[in-house]
Amino acid sequence: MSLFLSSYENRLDTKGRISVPATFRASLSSEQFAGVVLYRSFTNNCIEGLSMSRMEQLASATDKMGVFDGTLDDLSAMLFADARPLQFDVTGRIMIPADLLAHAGITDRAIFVGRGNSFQIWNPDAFHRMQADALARLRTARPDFKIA
Amino acid sequence: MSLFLSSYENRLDTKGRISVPATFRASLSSEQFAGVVLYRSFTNNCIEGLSMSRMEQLASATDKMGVFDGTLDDLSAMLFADARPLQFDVTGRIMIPADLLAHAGITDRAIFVGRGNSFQIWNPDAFHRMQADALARLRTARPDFKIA
DNA sequence: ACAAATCCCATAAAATCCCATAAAACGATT
DNA sequence: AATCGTTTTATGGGATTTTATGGGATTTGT
Repeated sequence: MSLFLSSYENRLDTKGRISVPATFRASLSSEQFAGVVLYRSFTNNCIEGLSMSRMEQLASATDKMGVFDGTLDDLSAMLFADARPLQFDVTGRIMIPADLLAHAGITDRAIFVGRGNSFQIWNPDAFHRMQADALARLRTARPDFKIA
Repeated sequence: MSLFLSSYENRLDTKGRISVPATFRASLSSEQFAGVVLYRSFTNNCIEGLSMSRMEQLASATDKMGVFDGTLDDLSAMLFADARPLQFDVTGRIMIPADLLAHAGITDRAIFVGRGNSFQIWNPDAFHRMQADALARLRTARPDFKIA
């Protein structure tokens, strides 16, 4: 399973292309599909990103659970309808569809944010605001919060 | 599980590289990822360090089909977005990203501090101040505290 | 035919590799 | 305990490679 860590800010060029960070591409290198799957986040003004194999995993997971669960059914319907498979070009770039860019408020710069098994693409300013808020909430909830 | 003990002060060279102490590298030698994962401490002006396997452990802990779960957002936002996987070069050095250095107030020297299953990287002066303060607090809390 | 997407090449900056060296740690021998 | 020789470690810097980015040319779809 590919692990996405860290954050990388890159530019969109005049044609709308943007480089997927080399480290993300490296963790996707074992995939058959040389690219990523993107869809609009349900909860944030950002774009969600996955590997194709992770997408397939979600498909089989919702298959089992979703039959009697209306909410989950809606979510997975949204998810799969919205999902865009995007192949890398030779230099490792993708073209993010205009509606996804609009949803995330991205124009000329975007930040790829690692989320473990997935990643997100944000407007850099919006992301930094959200991250500051998240840290503040964590500190309030658990002032002594530590990982290791 | 890798064990990090003792403290080692090293220099950053003009390219920003710094040697990870040989003993730390030795305790990471069984890892498949030849390097460390660094992130900004939530509580101190220092950098936290982990092995990649420990990071993967945390990833699988937060993996509950996270696409449909908002409760993990704050935690994973901080943890994975901030975590930098850094591979050792041939001589055992890493390049600590500029924002981590800024967070810890590190310029030309840094001290690696063992913490058991993890370690920290500090500005040497800041670390010694912190250590002195910690000692002072211990003495106040326990007036009969003695040092050998 | 036209717009959009893709292929192809170029380039500057950054990261990495590779080699060298001096200092420190270590070990064996006396 | 002291000395000497060997190995390891930290550090420096030149050379090479990778990466992100730009833009022209070609192809594709409608």
